[in-house]
Amino acid sequence: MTLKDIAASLGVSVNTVSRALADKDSVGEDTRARIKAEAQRLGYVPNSMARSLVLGSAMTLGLVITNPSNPFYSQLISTVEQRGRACGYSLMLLVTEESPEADQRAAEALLRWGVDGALVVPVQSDGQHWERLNESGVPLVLLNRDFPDLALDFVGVDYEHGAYEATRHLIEGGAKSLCLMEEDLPISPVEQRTAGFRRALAEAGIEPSRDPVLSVPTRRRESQALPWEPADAYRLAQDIVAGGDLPDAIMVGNDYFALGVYRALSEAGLRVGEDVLVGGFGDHPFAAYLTPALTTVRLPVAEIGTTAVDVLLKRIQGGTDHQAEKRHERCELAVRASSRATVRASTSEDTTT
Amino acid sequence: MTLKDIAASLGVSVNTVSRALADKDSVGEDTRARIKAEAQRLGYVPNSMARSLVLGSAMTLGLVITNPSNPFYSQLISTVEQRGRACGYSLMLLVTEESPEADQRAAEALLRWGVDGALVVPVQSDGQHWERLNESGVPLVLLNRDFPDLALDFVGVDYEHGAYEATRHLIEGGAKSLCLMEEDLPISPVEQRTAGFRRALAEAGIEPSRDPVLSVPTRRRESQALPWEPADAYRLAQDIVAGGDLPDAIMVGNDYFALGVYRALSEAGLRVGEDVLVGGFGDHPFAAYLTPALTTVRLPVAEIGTTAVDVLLKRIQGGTDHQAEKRHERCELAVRASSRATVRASTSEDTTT
DNA sequence: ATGAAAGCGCTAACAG
DNA sequence: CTGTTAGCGCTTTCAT
Repeated sequence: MTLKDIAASLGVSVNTVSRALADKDSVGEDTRARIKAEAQRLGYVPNSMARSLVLGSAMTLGLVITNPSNPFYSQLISTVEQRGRACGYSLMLLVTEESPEADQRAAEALLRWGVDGALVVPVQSDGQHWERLNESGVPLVLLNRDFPDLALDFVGVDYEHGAYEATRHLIEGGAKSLCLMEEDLPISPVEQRTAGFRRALAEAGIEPSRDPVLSVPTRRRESQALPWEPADAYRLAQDIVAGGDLPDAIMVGNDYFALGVYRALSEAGLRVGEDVLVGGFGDHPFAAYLTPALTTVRLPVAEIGTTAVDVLLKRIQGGTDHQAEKRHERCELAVRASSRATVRASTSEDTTT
Repeated sequence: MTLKDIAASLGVSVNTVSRALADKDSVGEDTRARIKAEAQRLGYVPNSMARSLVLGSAMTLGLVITNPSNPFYSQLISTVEQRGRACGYSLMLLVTEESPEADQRAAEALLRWGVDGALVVPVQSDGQHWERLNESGVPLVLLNRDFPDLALDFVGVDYEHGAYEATRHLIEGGAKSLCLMEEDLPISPVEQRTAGFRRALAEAGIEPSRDPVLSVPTRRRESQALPWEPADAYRLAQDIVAGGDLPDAIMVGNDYFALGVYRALSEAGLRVGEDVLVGGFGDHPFAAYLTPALTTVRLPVAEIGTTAVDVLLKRIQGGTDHQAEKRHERCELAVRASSRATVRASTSEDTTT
């Protein structure tokens, strides 16, 4: 079913049909009605591809994600898709699983498809292809992971501040020797959290003898990146426990690591929230339901998703005049039992996220 | 940069360029080399839209998901995207958030874009538009939720069997009065789990006086479906505890519900795995790390994703001749401490999922 | 081996 | 108000 078919069936010209269906003026009321009726009858569906070709816009956004299984990103996918569609845009999704090659291929694919713009969580080994894509005229917004040196829009979390606040909270709770467990990816969120953590330590005058920032090795399994494995954090935590000088507070870069830490500690007969305080990142759905409930930094995922889309759309419409803007959205600490030495059980308020 | 530009710059015809770049025969070796070099130099990128328009295929698959935040679906997104891209297909993602209207709009969008085929987790209120889309010539594979009456391919989990096995396991563990907590969506997985649960009860000669299948109300929050809220299960579990006749085993339709159940029970001074056995569904990353570790049914997500893509591609290539096939993949019970009255702590084997 | 011409389905400029 | 013409970028006949 094409415009041509309708036109033929009605004995009018193709573009009268086009205009009638597009509700343009300069079409007789009766003709329009007849055309619409016929279109309905024949089950006409406009061909987006042809339309895009001539219009020069596919009304499509690209979304490049490293790992959809990460709850932060899965929520982002949902938000972005909905916000985009609300503005008339379809979504083309690309998954990179932390592979630099996939990241590069993603940039090419976006260029080929002529998306109107793209939201990108980059594999942060190299950002040149993203810069090039942007220079090719495809507006880009980096999500969550920034290349500070590149003049690309960015929307993400203020991890530095989040880590700082959380660490300070632990210190105020009495912690004197703290450590931070982070995934071993060279990405800006890790850097920022590390910086925030160190700042809090420095401000409190805590000077650990050894580097308090520990790296949890990232593994890969058949085309899947596994950066957030409780098992890996579990092993590292076991080592810490076995190693002798136990910290009295452990920060982790994501809530999944906290699961491993919980287990290692409890197996060693240590009580989380009493012997050792624990703080996480992400406020994943299970965090409030652990025993003890996990203190964690809540990330403004929805804001980030919708803001990113809005920034991108402004870029698409407005052109490329104004400077790149880097937005770091504030996050909020959800205090629960794992960081309150004095409190035994969590209150039910904590569960209503 | 278009073929035309390259052609002009080299003084050859457009379609010589086209064939040279497509590595077709009937192009002189020297010409081809010159053309390729020039294409490289000018940074030529083929326009997928124009290509699709003339070829009649966009090399694109549609993926319709109700809720990306559901770990089962987020993993599915990842698998499908990768498998699809490995076969040369791009992915267009649509999110419905359990909204029947969005579900309908998704079908239209797919038709407009002329995707080569689609994988669909349908909002199961009505499947007619999917049937129509399929009849319009867009091959379709239903994911996870089936319309048994419609002649559409389906790939999903054998929930009936999974629930049956899990329930039997609980009964063998000594349970005499069991209940099942399910989300209140009218979808085939819930039906199947319920059926499996009931079959296990019946076989064991257990005849509860009241209906043992309990429904956890699904809520919505600003364009987001929340079918799996620990808080909701928590409340329901509280009611059960308060209600008097406590079951000695609780099955839940997903692991998130188990979180709520754990809390309600422990707040009532009941010990999971001793006073009350608990079994879940999904084997979410946190399941093995709860205290006690959660016995749960592991779903073959990766198999389902890749199988679904393969079935779809066969459909796309093979045509629409053979009958619809419905594949229910077997799942596997991960037995852990929450269902072992005799075991106190979980062994570390359980954690290496 | 190469070029010219036609067309995918649609929209935008012009005429009339 | 409507029809004609042209063209988006590419591929596929068909000539040469």
